[in-house]
Amino acid sequence: MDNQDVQKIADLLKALGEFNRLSLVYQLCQCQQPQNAMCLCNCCSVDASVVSRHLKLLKQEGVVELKKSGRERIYSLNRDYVAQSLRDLADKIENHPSMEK
Amino acid sequence: MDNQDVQKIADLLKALGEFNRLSLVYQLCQCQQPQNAMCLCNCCSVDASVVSRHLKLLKQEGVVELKKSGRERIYSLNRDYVAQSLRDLADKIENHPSMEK
DNA sequence: TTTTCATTTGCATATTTGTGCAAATATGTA
DNA sequence: TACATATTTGCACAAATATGCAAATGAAAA
Repeated sequence: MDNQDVQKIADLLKALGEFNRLSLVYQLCQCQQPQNAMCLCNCCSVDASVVSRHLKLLKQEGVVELKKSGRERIYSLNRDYVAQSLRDLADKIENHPSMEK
Repeated sequence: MDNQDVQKIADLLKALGEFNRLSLVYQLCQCQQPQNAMCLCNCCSVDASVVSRHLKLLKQEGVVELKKSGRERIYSLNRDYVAQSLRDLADKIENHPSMEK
């Protein structure tokens, strides 16, 4: 476990660890269909430019993916990646060192 | 899922989402015995006062617990709480809404 | 009591971060 | 082409954050 690994997980957690960004994630979570950015705006009461920036950061961290469609950006949640990352961390934290191989 | 719940999880993730704090958590993670703050200082190259503040925040968020022993503070990781919180979030993110009851 | 060790707190500071607004860009529609 | 819609970017700014140092606190040891 070197520093870069720690930094990567810290960055992911930081991306998720802000109220409006986490709200966006939950919003996407509840949608069966990917959503465009304007639709996502509804879940947090901030300017569209702010939503745009939050989504950009979430994309950088691999939390969401986007597909361009006309003038819209359609976002979807990388469910597997995020869930797996969180579970890996949970495993690491829960497992007592004496239990490791 | 109301705003307070979202905020609470965001706060936990934010507490974990900083390099030095996450390093402290990993350090505690590897220890079979609870550790005092000075010992934890070794894992990140910052002033003891900085470690003290990080540990205070981690305690506020329920990540660690402390026991006073003489002039030392002995910290231990709340493994179950943190792991469970992360898994709950992972479940929420992974489960597609159509799969919910 | 005086000294030593572990930890916290006050202060100053540099950096990062979240935000809104207005302008720019990109693309679709009339 | 002219206009409308969706999104991003530049700029400014306030608030939050991480940090180090020095002083304060608390408690054991000499």
